[in-house]
Amino acid sequence: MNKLGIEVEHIGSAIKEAREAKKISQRALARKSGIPQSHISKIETKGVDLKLTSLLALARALDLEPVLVPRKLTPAVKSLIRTSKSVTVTPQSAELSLTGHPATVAARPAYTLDEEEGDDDG
Amino acid sequence: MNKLGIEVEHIGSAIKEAREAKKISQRALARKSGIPQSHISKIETKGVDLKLTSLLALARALDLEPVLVPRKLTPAVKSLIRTSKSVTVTPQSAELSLTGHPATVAARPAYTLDEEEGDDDG
DNA sequence: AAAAATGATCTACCTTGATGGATCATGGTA
DNA sequence: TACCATGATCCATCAAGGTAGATCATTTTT
Repeated sequence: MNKLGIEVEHIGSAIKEAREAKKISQRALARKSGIPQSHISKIETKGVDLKLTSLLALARALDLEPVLVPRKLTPAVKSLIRTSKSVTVTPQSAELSLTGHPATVAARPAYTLDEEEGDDDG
Repeated sequence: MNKLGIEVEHIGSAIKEAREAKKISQRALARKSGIPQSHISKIETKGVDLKLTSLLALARALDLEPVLVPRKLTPAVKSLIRTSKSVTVTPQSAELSLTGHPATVAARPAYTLDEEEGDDDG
């Protein structure tokens, strides 16, 4: 959690899982993304508040694409992703939401919707 | 374009559009997201390589959620978003993809913001 | 006209992501 | 046993994001 109370560590996990799912090394990913291996290691282990360009570079190298989804649609989108994953029968399928949520785990009910949120509208 | 050849400006546009769609001022968004108005202005106009936490803070404040979508699914996901938008009949519906791609074109001039990426490694 | 609100700018100042390059323990393998 | 690839660490340095607070030219509203 940083200043804004936002988790950042799980993105490292997501990236790590995506990388391992593709069975490539950190150095390979480094080569492909242009981001130094040392930094990737840091990203995957420690929590690093990535810059957008870095995130995009990594995502791109991992065949992922960050999309801003309207809150109301996230369940549907995640469901879509989840479904496709179960079809593809991926070894370990992890939820790749940037906000790092639950844990899809194949046999999951419907939508474990997002974390709570302090309404601070003014 | 930054060091990695990645566009970053359009996120500012996306945020701006999302904000205007919600009809709130930069200051209101600033209050809600915790990010100073001066910075939001900069983000929306100049291109700022946002950090993840900032992006999340803004997205959250705008009822958006960044999700890492497998490349093969992005069209489906965007389609989903697009559809829902046309249903909701939003004034100006903008593509909210972080990579700013295709061009939803529901009832719009169809400006293609595409910026294909170069495939390097194999 | 006066007041209020909006978005863009500006000036420090601090923090930290990112780079480049090296190292190191570990595990697997020729 | 040597060799090599892997991931984690470390260091120095730089660039840029982010903060805080104020200001300013315009609009919008009263």
